[in-house]
Amino acid sequence: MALTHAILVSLCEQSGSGYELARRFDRSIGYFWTATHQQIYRTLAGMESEQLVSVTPVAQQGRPDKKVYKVSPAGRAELAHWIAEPLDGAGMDARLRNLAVKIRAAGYGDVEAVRAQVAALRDERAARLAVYRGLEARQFPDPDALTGADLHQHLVLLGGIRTEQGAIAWLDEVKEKL
Amino acid sequence: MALTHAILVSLCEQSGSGYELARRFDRSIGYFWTATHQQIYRTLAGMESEQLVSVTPVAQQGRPDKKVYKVSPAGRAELAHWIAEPLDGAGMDARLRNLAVKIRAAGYGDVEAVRAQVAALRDERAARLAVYRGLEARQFPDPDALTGADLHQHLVLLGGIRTEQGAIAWLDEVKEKL
DNA sequence: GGTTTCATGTAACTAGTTACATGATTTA
DNA sequence: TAAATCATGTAACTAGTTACATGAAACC
Repeated sequence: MALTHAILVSLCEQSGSGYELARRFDRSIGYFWTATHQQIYRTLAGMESEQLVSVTPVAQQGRPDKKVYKVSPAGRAELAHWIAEPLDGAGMDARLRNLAVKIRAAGYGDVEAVRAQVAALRDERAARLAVYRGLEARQFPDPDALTGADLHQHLVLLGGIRTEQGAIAWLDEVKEKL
Repeated sequence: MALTHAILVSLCEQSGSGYELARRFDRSIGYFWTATHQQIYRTLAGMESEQLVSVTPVAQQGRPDKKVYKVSPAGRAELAHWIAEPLDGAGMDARLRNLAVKIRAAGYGDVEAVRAQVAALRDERAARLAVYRGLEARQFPDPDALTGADLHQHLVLLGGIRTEQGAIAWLDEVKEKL
């Protein structure tokens, strides 16, 4: 699960409580992700039992106690290992979002492996775009003359095309700069 | 759940079996979605018990029997009702994908209501893009001079920006043509 | 003789959402 | 005085994934 790894990256940069992590998510990986605090608490509990993180309870004045999580050596090793592995995730967005986490985490693992995964996903997306382009040419040879259900279907296909174009443009940028 | 409604649209256009639906998904809503056959079978079973669809077993020569599903009047009513409702879905992609289903389904409900939802989501995405642009300006005033963790963070933010730009471009196109 | 296609399903699991609960403090 | 912020959690649910099972036919 990439949520585990997203949390690991965030905690590598700065140890913190589940609550803080939830807030940080809104302004970093949150561009691709949203995790509710329940999901984060649950995942943290699992990570603790797998000893990827260690916990220190911190008492506060006038505030509830907080549990500050810190990445363990095993957690760092797990992160580095995951970064080098081929991209996981079933759906298209799952893979893109996992890659985003890996890019964010690149400093904690093998950057070259991340670059390879960027290139691979770029090609996957390009292949998909080619398929969509082919479908468009065959099914909608005159896109400006469409009405009714054909128009609606074409608009959805266009959305697929735009999505692929966007993903490819970004992945090309990453390839160049990473 | 929008899978129910995606299935309703598909069955409105053409009655068919769960297997056929799974294949059709790969080449229509599939630009935004992937549903495994198990998910489809399970959802169909639920829809049958809610009487949104009716089933006719069809014997075949040399092939296993199939169950052909057909949308009931209640199913059509449910679809029309859902189309007019405000967009549901927690995450950003959930809402975009649900809107794609509604665009595809526009002919079975209130097109004007869909247009309004397109405009609303467009504005939501534009607002998000503005936030990202703001973050970029504040945190990365000189994007070409970045290295290490800053570079990685910026690349992820760029991905968020590209995603929003893509979504906005598509929604503008839909606004214009729908 | 092995893979793909057609067709449905059970079972077990992981991921993600929604609702509810607690309780003090700060801000409007 | 009502809402928001800080901080954690239980419980129940919905959505989505992965693995396994069956069995005939068509294709290579």
